[in-house]
Amino acid sequence: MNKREHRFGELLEAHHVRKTSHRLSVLNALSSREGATSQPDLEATMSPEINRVTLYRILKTFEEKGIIHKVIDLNGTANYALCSPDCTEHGHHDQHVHFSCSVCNRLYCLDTVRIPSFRLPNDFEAADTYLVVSGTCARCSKK
Amino acid sequence: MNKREHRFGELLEAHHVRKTSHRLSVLNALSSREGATSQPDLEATMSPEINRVTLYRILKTFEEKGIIHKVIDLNGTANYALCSPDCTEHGHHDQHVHFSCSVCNRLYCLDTVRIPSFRLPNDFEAADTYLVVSGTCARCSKK
DNA sequence: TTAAGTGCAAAATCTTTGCAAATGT
DNA sequence: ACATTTGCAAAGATTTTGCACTTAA
Repeated sequence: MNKREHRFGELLEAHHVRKTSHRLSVLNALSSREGATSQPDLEATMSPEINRVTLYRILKTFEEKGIIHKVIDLNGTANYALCSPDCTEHGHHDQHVHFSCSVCNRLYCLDTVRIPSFRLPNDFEAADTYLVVSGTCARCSKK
Repeated sequence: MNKREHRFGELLEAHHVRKTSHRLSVLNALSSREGATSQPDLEATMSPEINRVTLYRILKTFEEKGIIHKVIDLNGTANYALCSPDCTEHGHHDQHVHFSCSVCNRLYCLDTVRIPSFRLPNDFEAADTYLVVSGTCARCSKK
């Protein structure tokens, strides 16, 4: 077991989730991508080793336990990314800008770009803010 | 034909879309709601007068012609709202904040709240920005 | 008259559920 | 040993497609 796998093993233990080979594969796949990975993408990558239904369940469990978070992109497709260490099962901290490239379809988590603050009308109480920018990413704009 | 219907008739003509009674009903339904209306909501409202499939097609046409715009909420559900006059088939101008109430599920278009500007990393080119705030809306926070 | 819109049936997807077998602790 | 996880089949839900009939212009 290499270092990365070991790290993921500990991650699962820390969240009280059983350490199975499928779950480790999913964590590996997610961590090897830049930004978030779409459900269809992930499905294609893991297939046929991991059953489609099992993947749904793994992602659901991970999300509930605060191991990954889900970002819905502008097409309504679910994308997943590993959480930062301060996510818990009680709440995700995902207050950064997402960038959805319309050329390559990558979804980036721009951790360095914070969502600027703004005022809501009276009596509107914000719990979470999601900001998605669509356009052309650095990789694609250089081609 | 009352004033509102007349207005919608002209709206359809202006976008080179045929004026049918179903299309007028959909426009009426959309305009009678505050903010955007979800596809399932709309389906329930129009049923059984308008067939489910027809509704899909009407919404698709309206979106393509720049009559309505689609906002995907945090659950990945499509919501629709009438466009402001400066939307065309070449691009929607929807640069305001959306608010998704987790209590009543209403999706508000907060036209008065502009999306603040922020800088993207080098070589990322923004085309559109979508900002959705979830939380409790004014109506629900007062109860 | 004729091109576009509509309803119905059916296909194609996407997501969830039930249950028996396999696996982790 | 025992609770959890997994695969498979099947149910549900959502969205798209094909085709005959109807309607707007």
